[in-house]
Amino acid sequence: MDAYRSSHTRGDSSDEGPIDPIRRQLIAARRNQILRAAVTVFAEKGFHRATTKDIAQTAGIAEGTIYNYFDSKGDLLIGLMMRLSRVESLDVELTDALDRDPREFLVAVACHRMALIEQNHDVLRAILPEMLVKPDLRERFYQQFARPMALVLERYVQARTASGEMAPVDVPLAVRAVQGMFLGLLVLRILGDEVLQARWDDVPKVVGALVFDGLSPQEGE
Amino acid sequence: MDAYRSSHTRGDSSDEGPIDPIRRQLIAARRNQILRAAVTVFAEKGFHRATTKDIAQTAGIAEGTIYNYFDSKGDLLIGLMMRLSRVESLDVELTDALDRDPREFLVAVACHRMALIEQNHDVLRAILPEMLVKPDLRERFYQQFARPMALVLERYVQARTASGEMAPVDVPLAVRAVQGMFLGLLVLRILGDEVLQARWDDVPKVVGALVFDGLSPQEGE
Amino acid sequence: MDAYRSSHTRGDSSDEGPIDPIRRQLIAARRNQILRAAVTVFAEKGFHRATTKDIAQTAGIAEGTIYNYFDSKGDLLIGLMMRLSRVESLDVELTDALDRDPREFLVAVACHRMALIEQNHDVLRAILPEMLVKPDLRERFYQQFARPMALVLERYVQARTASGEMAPVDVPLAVRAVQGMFLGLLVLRILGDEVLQARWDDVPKVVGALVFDGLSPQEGE
Amino acid sequence: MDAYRSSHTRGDSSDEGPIDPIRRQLIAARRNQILRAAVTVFAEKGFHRATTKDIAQTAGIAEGTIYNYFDSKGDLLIGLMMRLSRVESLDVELTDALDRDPREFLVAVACHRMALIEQNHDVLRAILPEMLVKPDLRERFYQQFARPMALVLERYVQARTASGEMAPVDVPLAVRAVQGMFLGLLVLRILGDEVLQARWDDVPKVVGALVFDGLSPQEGE
DNA sequence: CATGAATGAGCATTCATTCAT
DNA sequence: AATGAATGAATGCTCATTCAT
Repeated sequence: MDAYRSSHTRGDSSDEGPIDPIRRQLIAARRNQILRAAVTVFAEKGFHRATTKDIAQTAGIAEGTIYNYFDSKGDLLIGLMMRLSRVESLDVELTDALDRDPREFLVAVACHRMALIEQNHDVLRAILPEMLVKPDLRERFYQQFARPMALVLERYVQARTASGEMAPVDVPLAVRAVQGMFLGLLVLRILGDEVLQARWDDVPKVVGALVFDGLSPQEGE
Repeated sequence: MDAYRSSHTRGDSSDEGPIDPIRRQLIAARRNQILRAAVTVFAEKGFHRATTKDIAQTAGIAEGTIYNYFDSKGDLLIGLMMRLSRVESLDVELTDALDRDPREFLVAVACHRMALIEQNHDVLRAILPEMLVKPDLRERFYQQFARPMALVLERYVQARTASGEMAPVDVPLAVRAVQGMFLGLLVLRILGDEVLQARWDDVPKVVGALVFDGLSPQEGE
Repeated sequence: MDAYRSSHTRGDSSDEGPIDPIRRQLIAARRNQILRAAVTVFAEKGFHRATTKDIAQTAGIAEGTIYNYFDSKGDLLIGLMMRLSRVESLDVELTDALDRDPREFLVAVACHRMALIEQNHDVLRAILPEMLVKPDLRERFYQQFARPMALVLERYVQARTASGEMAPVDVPLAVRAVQGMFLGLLVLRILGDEVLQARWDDVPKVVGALVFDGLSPQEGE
Repeated sequence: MDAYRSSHTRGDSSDEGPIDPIRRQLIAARRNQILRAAVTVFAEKGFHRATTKDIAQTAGIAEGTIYNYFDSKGDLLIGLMMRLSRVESLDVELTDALDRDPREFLVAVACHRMALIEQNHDVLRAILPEMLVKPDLRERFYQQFARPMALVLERYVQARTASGEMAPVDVPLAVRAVQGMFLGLLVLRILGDEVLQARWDDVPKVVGALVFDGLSPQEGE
């Protein structure tokens, strides 16, 4: 049924009260099962070389079942992005960092991003290539991830720049550069950079130092 | 037939001597014609949605002709990467910068990368998504572009760090971060970031400042 | 389970006697509910484009329930034909007309057919296309509708021809022609003829006049 | 290439002069080959149960080749209708009959229709069921066949009615009835009526007599 | 008896590749 | 060396049917 696909709570006439939530759980579970399989297959073969049969087999279900929960193969990508954005809403952690001093803030942000990338590496690896090619995914990603993050950073930097706690830089471009750094590190890692693979956890500290202090020789050091 | 693809001088039955170079030129011209068309179509539709018919039409030739110059559709990507690496060998410009002082060096590098990206935007856009998915392309790209650049940067930073002209950072990771920044800026631009699209030429200066001075408030400023 | 479909009184283990007729009524009601839905959907989308899900939704029941009352989707068509033949048995009205004079008889027959078509337009529209394609349906329809009607007409015309009340025509072919006229008018209407749609009720009179008097100019007129 | 599908004569720059008409012939031949196969398979199994693989095998070509000449399976039906309408344009024969006296005209028309049906029985059998179900085909058929024929008949009857050579009937409905008769006879034949199958050639005479003289007993007879 | 999720055979369509001309 | 028609394997998606609850 199409009921699967919508998450609407039906306020209709039916007398079955507590059944709905259970069903909803089952539906959510199946969707996750399918998405998990999709991530695995996409990450391994890429979106196009992955077949729905692959995904079904990986998920341990029949091919048709996928279409009980998603409208199309492409919708799996969207489903993955939505799951990602749910995780992403942990931005709360970020907001906490807003009060810290700039260097700590940068490290916190870097930590947060690196961890996020680490945890969702396969998903990102599955999504990113298609995103670069499909305008709708691109838009969705940009609105859902890139822009919000950009806004947070811009506001922060703007404020600290004004108060003299940060150097007076071209805020929009500097923010893009920092964002790009995160994105680029992800890409480099996907490309197989062994250093990054081995020392991913050390990245935030280095990035923090680099972005805050720069490469210029410091007086005190 | 397959003689086209190899650049070996054929020592075969034909007695004609000076024809070879001309033929080679013709072959190179056709290959370029095809690759140009491929870039256009790939950039617009992505590798998979692009059909060989699309490419042939764009190139103004017959579909079969493509296969006289390339073994497969996938080989077009490799051809594109090889053309790119020929351009990339302009690294000479980079070597010139090696003697400059760190800040100028960084700006020079950034300028160089940004210009390279700018000029080859369509090619990169065509190649990148597939690279993230196909191990062989990945490897090729990494060996051909990422690693050499990393090495240059590493050597430079290592040297300047030792001489005290640069802060003592974790060289490998810092270099990855900087490289990632370039790569990430490319990706952000592909994703449609309007600020980057509008002000791409301003990027090197900002990146140079950011990477060299950092965001910390400077004394003199 | 399959007991539904047969009307046999089950001599099975249950001891309840008078439940059977009630159950039979319930079964008949459900079957009708389903068939009504089937007519609606078939008429709108045609047999093949109609899905069992469509039918179930229209009937307000679950998809599986259909299969408690019918063996297959195709059986719905047969069910529809059987319901139609029950209606058709109103031929009694026709038999009444047998005594009338030829012209009145023809008008009566035409009225009867037109009314029947009018009432069962959707059903016919649902059945006819499949009938033209499936031999078994074809046979069933022919035996159940076409042939009986042909026989009635043939007998009547034969008799009147013999008694001189009708012109001496090639009875079998003439009867087919008249039958064909009814069938063809139905088809034309299904094809969307607006004149027929608007003036369906006027058809019998015209058909009666046409078939009895022909298009030749009459003396008295 | 899509060039197959359009019949446009290209007035373009290419220097190949006499190649085009040859190619056009080849294309037409292939299209006919495919349509012939389609008729066979559709007539046997009906449109939906017929697979493109069936058609390809019957035509002795590969499945993909069909799609070099037709956009979709459904387009085969349209192709069939267009071929039919080309045959239909033999209406010239009909126009000749316009001058004859009414009875002869009717017989001529009937002859013409019956012959047309006879010759294109399989095609009609293939097309008709789908037509009853698909609005676009319906429309196309109505505009291309039913309406023109209706107009011819209406004009003729109108004129003869006015001049007193025909009885004053309800022209539009009478014409529909006659048209319906032809259509209905086709349907009855498809439904397997043996009398019609055996004596199809006798139909025009009987129809002519029936429609012109009617079933009323004639004076002179 | 009703339900509706799961199933998987079946099919139209695409497209990289080949090869006769 | 170019052509482009033919190919047919490959694949996403549909939907009638089943069956455990």
